[in-house]
Amino acid sequence: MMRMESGAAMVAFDSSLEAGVEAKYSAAGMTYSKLPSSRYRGVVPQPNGRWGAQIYQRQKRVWLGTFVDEAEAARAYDVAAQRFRGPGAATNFVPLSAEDEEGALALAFLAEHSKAEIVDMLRKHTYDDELRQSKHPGAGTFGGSRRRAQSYHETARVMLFEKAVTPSDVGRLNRLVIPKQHAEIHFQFWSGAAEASKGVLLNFEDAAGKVWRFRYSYWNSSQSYVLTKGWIRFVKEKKLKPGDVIRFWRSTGPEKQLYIERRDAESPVRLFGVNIWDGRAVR
DNA sequence: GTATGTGTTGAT
DNA sequence: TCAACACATACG
Repeated sequence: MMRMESGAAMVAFDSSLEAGVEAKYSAAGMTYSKLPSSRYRGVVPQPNGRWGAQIYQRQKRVWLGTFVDEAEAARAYDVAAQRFRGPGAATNFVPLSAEDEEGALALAFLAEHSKAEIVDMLRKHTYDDELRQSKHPGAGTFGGSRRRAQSYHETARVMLFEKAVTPSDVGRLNRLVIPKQHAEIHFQFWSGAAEASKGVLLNFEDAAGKVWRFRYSYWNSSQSYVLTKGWIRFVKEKKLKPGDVIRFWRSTGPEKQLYIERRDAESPVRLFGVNIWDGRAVR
């Protein structure tokens, strides 16, 4: 009795037995009604009719995001379960198998990413995209499949460029404009993909070693290269404000790992209450 | 306002 | 570990 019956049996429920699930539930004000419980492991109902996915790790809940489809939330749980607890973890649907090509690829993908990365992908609903993208050599990481190991501090890096963010970069547009000349020179490798399809997902590591993933794409409407999807989170966590300077780096090795950081607000040097140095880089 | 995700608790 | 429930607050 290790894992739930998965696959066909569960999928069969999808469109049937869904009659009175629409229990109304006026949120904050009150007027609570009973929420429909999910038949999937790790899936919880949300007041608005959506579904949340969560998994527990070390007596703590790890939120995996909210989803419109109950089954989608269940799949998110499955992904997390297999990353957190390994293949063989109890899942809602057919678990990944190293036997078939797809399963092996997915398992490898999971192994190559940290739990935090996987959770972030699930919450941003980019997991499928990134898994698919990982199958195309030359996508997110320059040097190829294997990376890992070397962190921010142990790797030789070169600064690519920096930019003082504009109000719109840190507003609610969820996008950072990459100055064209910098994009075409430093992100040249990915610019093609950025222009062609809907862009590529790039990984950046910050000074703390935290990995950030943004979509790098080209907007024809404004003829601009931009970082979207996930950018707003960076803005919030780093508390970026207009005028702050962010720097982009790249490892010098064959792997071309990318880095992003806010230039240390080398606090203005003040003397008797007067700024005599605003912290801007010399040269 | 609405959507998201946390605090908390009782049940497995 | 897990989900139910209530609700704070993040978000658009």
